[in-house]
Amino acid sequence: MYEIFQKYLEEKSELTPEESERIQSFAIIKKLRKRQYLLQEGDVWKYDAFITQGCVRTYTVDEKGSEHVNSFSIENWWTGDRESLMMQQPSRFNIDAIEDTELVLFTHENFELLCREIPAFNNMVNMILQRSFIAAQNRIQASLTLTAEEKYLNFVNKYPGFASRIPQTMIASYLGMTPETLSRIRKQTAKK
Amino acid sequence: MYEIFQKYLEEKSELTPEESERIQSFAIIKKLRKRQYLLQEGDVWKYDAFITQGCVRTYTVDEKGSEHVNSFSIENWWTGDRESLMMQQPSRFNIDAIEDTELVLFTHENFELLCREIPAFNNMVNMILQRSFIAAQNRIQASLTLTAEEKYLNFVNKYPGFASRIPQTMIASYLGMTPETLSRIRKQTAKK
DNA sequence: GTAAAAACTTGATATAGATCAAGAGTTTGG
DNA sequence: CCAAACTCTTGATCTATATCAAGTTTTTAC
Repeated sequence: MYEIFQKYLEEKSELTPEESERIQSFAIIKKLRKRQYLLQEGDVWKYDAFITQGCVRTYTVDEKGSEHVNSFSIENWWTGDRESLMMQQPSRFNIDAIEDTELVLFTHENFELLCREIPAFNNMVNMILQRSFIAAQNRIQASLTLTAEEKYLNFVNKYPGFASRIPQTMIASYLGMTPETLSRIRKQTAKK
Repeated sequence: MYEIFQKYLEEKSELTPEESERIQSFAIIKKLRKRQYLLQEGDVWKYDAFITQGCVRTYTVDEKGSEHVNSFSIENWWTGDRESLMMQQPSRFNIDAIEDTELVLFTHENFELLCREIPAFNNMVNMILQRSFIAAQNRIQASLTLTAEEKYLNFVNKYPGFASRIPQTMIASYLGMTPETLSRIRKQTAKK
């Protein structure tokens, strides 16, 4: 499944064949079965991780034991806990697979080496980070301004396809509402 | 007031005197009176902006005319609308001064030139972006998991000093609650 | 210095969404 | 293929926070 990542690289950056090979030489392929953890709360995250197939969720668990989904990541996206990675501190998050999933991992040292060695790779990484930041800003804005129903419609509209492969309970959590509320919203909007 | 920015650069990166001068040669000093706009909804944002003194807020206005504060930025922080800048599209945000404010601006072309010319500058910029992204993630997490009271305490704790210089109405909006609710929370927590 | 405009507080009431509970479907793993 | 474990739905009730309204305090601008 490395080809998926290869294709992504070709689309997002201009690399010489040597650079491509150099990148591949550091790649670690990892497979996760459904429900398997990629990261557990308390562990320090040490990778840059790209999903070539499948879907994972990043979430916290509060004192009452309820889960709060922070994000979903599917094929052609990155995942991980940047804060834990950068600060070298234990993560507050769990990441596990919603479906059987395949990833390409780089240890952060290797990843940084690649960034230093290959300017085109570094630029790509920065571009992705910018987009992630913009997406996070938009999510904050949505959470401040939208009603529960609007949040759901916005989500479906922004990420078509997610709604069908991710359990409603998790989507509700991601949107900051209970599963019951989401169920009722879906019933209502179906009518229209 | 350029010295403030100069000092920031020295702290956050290692630049040769020539590089420092090169950066300064592109800097535009801008002053804003309280209430003055830095960016208005519908305009395309074209700068990278660093605040050397004062405080601005970034917010949207919904159909009903209510304002929703997306962020505050004070001295030694950056401000602007990254989405508008990157996509070259009209901004959904307004940015205006809460206090008399002084900024250092770079047109984005010059800023990108500096990033290409000066690797240490580029690295600094990426580092800042990473931190911004992490902060945004944490804010999302807080909005999903905390009660109104916890959100306020978290805010005060994370940004001590903000609470005293920013009107409560705006803080309430930033935290996603009404001014009345914030007023009651403050009354309660004062008791304890 | 003073009038007008903002900002904040407090009380009464309304409401979106949460919680609790129980039944119906659906998926999973041996 | 079947039992156990999830997942989703629906109804009844509750609650945190919003809304509306009016008074008080603080800030602003001439």
